[in-house]
Amino acid sequence: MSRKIQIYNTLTRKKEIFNPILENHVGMYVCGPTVYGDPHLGHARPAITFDVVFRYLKHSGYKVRYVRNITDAGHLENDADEGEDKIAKKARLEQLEPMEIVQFYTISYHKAMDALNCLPPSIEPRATGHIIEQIEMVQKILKNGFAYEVNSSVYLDVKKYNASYPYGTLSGRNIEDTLEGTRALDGQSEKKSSVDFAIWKKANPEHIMRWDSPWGEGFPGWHMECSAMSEKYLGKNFDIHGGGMDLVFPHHEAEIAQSNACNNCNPVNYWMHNNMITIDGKKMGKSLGNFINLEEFFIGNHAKLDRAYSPMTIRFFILQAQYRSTIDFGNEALQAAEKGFTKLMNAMGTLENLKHSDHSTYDINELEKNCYDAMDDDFNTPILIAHLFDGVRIINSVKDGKESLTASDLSKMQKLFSDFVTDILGLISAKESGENDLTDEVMELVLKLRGNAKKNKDFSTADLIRDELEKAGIQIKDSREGSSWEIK
RNA sequence: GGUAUCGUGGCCGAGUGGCUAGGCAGUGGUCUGCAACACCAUCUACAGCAGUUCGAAUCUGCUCGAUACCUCCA
Repeated sequence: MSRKIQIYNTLTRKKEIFNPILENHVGMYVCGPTVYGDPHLGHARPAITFDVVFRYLKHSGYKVRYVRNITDAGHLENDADEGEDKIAKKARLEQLEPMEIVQFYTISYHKAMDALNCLPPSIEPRATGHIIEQIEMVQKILKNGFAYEVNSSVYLDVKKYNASYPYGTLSGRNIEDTLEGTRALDGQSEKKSSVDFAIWKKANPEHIMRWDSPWGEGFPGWHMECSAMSEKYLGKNFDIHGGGMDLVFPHHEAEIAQSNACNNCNPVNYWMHNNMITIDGKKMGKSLGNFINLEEFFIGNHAKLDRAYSPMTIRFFILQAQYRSTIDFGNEALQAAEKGFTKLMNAMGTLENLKHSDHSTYDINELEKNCYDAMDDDFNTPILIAHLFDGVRIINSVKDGKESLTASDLSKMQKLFSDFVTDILGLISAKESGENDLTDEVMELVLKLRGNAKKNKDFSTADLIRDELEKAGIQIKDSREGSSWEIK
């Protein structure tokens, strides 16, 4: 491969040239959703971010195994005072089986990801399907002397671990600071130190989800699943681990510790973290009351939303920001994104029927280089999109006869847009998904009738047709060559 | 309090030590039966203060502000 992809590595806090462990192959693990609630905007960002990474690596010729887990064993609830397993709590609330909840929300997650045109990962393992692997890992860590059992729970001994491996390198902390930052706590804890974390937890009687283990009935600690499943499918040391920035500490830090403690091997070469989505400048969260789920976006049913926004508008909006920046959602910004997206998609359509000429007034190779450079620079999609809009201007100008492209340049341009817009950014027009032959035929007839009316200077009929179609969500566009239509 | 990230024009968002990113909105044109689309031109900018430099929005320091995480509670 002649091109070099640079990835910002959270571990080193700088951009590094990406070199896979195995030539032409990439192993990538991304933290997936906890399926205990509706898929929301917070799920969309990492899914889209790493979907584009997945697509671009594949486009660049790598064979990629993309693993994204489904957390169905349940993590702790942040704001829980009861200390119940997230999933068990929801189950009790709704009088359902835990796995019924999990099934329901897994399906709705998949539907939302599909709507956002995120490719399914290569493997989508579930935590509950890998209890044995997690128990085995806990046993190895115990055997290696980096954990201890207390009262049927097992904790990772972070101080002991830190003597052999540096703890806190990913999040830029050290144990002393962490201990300092922990305010005077009880002393009642069964843990040796407040920095220790559970890798296996005893289940209290009210716990519905529980498994037998060498330490009694319980469930895996909340960081175990990712360590166990990433090792199982990608190996002890793999290329890329992704997730939201909020997971850097403690989740990913714990994963590193667990893997080292178990395998004496640093698990991940490149750590990638997408930034948060904010609403009115604040992180979106249930407790803040600014929580918008994806369904509400698609339908427009939320107090914060002026109207509905299509999945592709959301996708485009997210891609207009670099993945390491926060994105603030607002109606004005969303509507701007929607317009920009429509402009891009219209140009895609125009490009299909463009006429070539005997010389070019524009350098396609330069544009292509700019596009690759943008993506190679830590997947800089906003820069890529800016360059694509350069192409859009050219496409429209060629149509107007103000610029020209040779046949070979034109087909290059078509390939460029197909590669970058459709395959890499994963943007598809609403028309593509909602169109059928019958609609085409009917619209052809309608446009013919309107054309006749215009010829007869019957503009009131022509305008009536246009206005009514507009109400139905179809935009008529007149040009010298005739009229065309598109679904808005 | 600790750690990290960040503060760019009406809105959203890139970016580099010197050469107007881009999208949306605004303004003026061209096109058009009118409109939409499109094209051309154009107006708003780099939180504040000090320093380094021939030159800084880009480097350094300080100030102010914003956001995230700080782990055991099951």
